[in-house]
Amino acid sequence: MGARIEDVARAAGVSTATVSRALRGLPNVSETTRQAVSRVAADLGYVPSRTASTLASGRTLTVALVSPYMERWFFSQVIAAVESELRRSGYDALLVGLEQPYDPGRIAFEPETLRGRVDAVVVLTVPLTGRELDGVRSLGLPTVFVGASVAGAMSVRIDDVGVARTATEHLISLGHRRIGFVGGDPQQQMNFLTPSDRRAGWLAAMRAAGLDPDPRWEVVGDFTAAGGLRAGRALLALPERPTAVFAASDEMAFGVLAAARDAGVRVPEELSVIGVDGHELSELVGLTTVEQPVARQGALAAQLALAAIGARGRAVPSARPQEHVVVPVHLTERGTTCRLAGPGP
Amino acid sequence: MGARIEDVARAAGVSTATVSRALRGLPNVSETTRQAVSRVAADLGYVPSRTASTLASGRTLTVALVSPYMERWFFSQVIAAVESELRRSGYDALLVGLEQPYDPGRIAFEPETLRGRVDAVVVLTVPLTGRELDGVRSLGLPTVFVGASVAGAMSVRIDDVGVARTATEHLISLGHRRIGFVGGDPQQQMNFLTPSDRRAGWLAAMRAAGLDPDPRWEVVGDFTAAGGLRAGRALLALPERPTAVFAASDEMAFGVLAAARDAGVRVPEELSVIGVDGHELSELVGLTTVEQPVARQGALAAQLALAAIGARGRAVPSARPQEHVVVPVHLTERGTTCRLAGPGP
DNA sequence: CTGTTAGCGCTTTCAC
DNA sequence: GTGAAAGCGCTAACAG
Repeated sequence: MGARIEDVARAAGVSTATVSRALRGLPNVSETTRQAVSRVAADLGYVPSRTASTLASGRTLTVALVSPYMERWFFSQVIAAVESELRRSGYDALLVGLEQPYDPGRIAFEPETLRGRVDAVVVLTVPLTGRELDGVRSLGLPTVFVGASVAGAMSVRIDDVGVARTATEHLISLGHRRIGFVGGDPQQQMNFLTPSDRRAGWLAAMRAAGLDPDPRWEVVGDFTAAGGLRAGRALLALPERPTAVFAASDEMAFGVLAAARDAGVRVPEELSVIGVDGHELSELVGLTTVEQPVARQGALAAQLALAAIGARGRAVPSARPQEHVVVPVHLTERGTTCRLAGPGP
Repeated sequence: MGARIEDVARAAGVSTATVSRALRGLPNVSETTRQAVSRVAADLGYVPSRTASTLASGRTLTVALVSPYMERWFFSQVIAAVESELRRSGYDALLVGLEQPYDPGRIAFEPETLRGRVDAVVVLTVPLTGRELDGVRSLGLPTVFVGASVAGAMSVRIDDVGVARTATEHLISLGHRRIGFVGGDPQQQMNFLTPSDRRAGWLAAMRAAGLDPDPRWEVVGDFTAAGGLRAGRALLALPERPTAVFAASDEMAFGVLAAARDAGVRVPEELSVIGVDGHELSELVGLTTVEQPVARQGALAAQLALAAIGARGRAVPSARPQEHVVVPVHLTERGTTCRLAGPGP
């Protein structure tokens, strides 16, 4: 340990340049030399200094992973998948959280600090200000967004409007007319379109079915279970309450289910509930949900980032691949939705 | 953007050395000079290259965050807390996952690759082999374990034996005698003592109450909800089934609850269930549990790491602080446990 | 195929 | 208080 490239060179009787080439598997090194060098390096326990290598080559073998939350289900799943995929290729993940609690007025993220430290950036659905987005762009690094698509960068996501429409149409097809919506806070959106897209899908499906939702059927759930609980209570307290609820995330749906249980409202007989995500616990709870391939989105994002790095090496920020991948979702019917009981035969 | 220290020096009419000192707030710089340099640097949008700075100084302003899982509740919570605390101090988190799927026979983690890249290491309860542990130690960096205590390093954790005893004693105090245990896989433990400690606590409490648990009351739940479901089914299928279950994590407890629901066994009337963690959804589900301060453990770990870095600067690996913090837990009674119905008055 | 020579951008003695 | 110069450990032309 602590051996430097020069020690290896000396011990192997070659120059440091040759050691460098041999160890990195570059061409123009005789097989004999390569083996000799490898042996010596192993004996000495030589591990190249990534810092020095980065400084000299401009390559960092590191990808920034920017996430507004890491303790929420969706984000933790994606982070795990991205990290794992990066590691398989010898890349590291530099975890960058946003200043919390989130305050739209403040700068939560300084893209400049990433310059020279990473080869690419993966951004998880995050409410960045325009200024922050510009900052990311100005780094000139391959950038891939997960859960949102942004001009000038790659992206991996689901069709949020479609997801919401699918969920809502499912409820409509079961005969429901009064369908509540539990979503995010419209105030806090910025470039984070998921909440508004899912709301739009709900509204579109309702309108397409000739239904005009009562404004009171729309409640903020904050994308947390606790928020879903509050939202569910509000919905159930309505004079003429909805017979079904579309929650824009499974975690919020859990909250709605809890609210129903607390209020003595039977699910699905008196209230159908559908979520979005495919949360690990959905199956346990028997929640009907529109599942999205979360881990796969993370892996894809990492692959896009790596491909873009590979394609440009240290090259100038120029024509970068701008793929926009939309992965398919899947409606999984379970026990929390059922046909609306008619007024009796 | 892209400005280098030399550009700043030239524009400010001073040497690069002075710029370096001024910007880092070192002494021996006149206030006038400092302000002038700061202004010029700001104008030029100068951001020091952390890579170059690291190479020259040996300081990385980065802490490795090693975690076997990141998609599981406990781990994601701790990761979020550690990252947040590090960021507050201007440090970054380098996320290091273990090779998955975990295979005790293989090397899942190469500590050597961290050398020179981080100033400290935070390791989340992870089943490292002795070889890997030695590797971490040989880095000579401040190291803090979360969820386990290891000789020669700092640690933050709860008293796992005590937690299990508390949970089990609660059930015993409610009159239960046949108390099942859902825990981890004894095969896969290595240095990951949490599972065996919790088992030990259960056993100790049982024995202390003069109870001798049937071996069949002990089932592997793998620390996942799905595993808990399987375990719950196994327990409920027993000819003379337990009247209560202690699950070594809330996620496993959720699985047990699902198994009970599926089997038509009423909770808590026919089966009491208690977990460990204080999972976000526990409250929703009404799960009785022994809560641990997860985020606080992460924050503490980060603080210990930062303190150790500050105390040594670039110094030699020598007498490092070796604090071992054990944080308190709290039994929260909710709806899944109740007094064992007597044989009738 | 291999060695030589410059740096990468900063920090840090050591003089002044 | 400030500057000059010597690296940190490696990679990348460019010669041979």
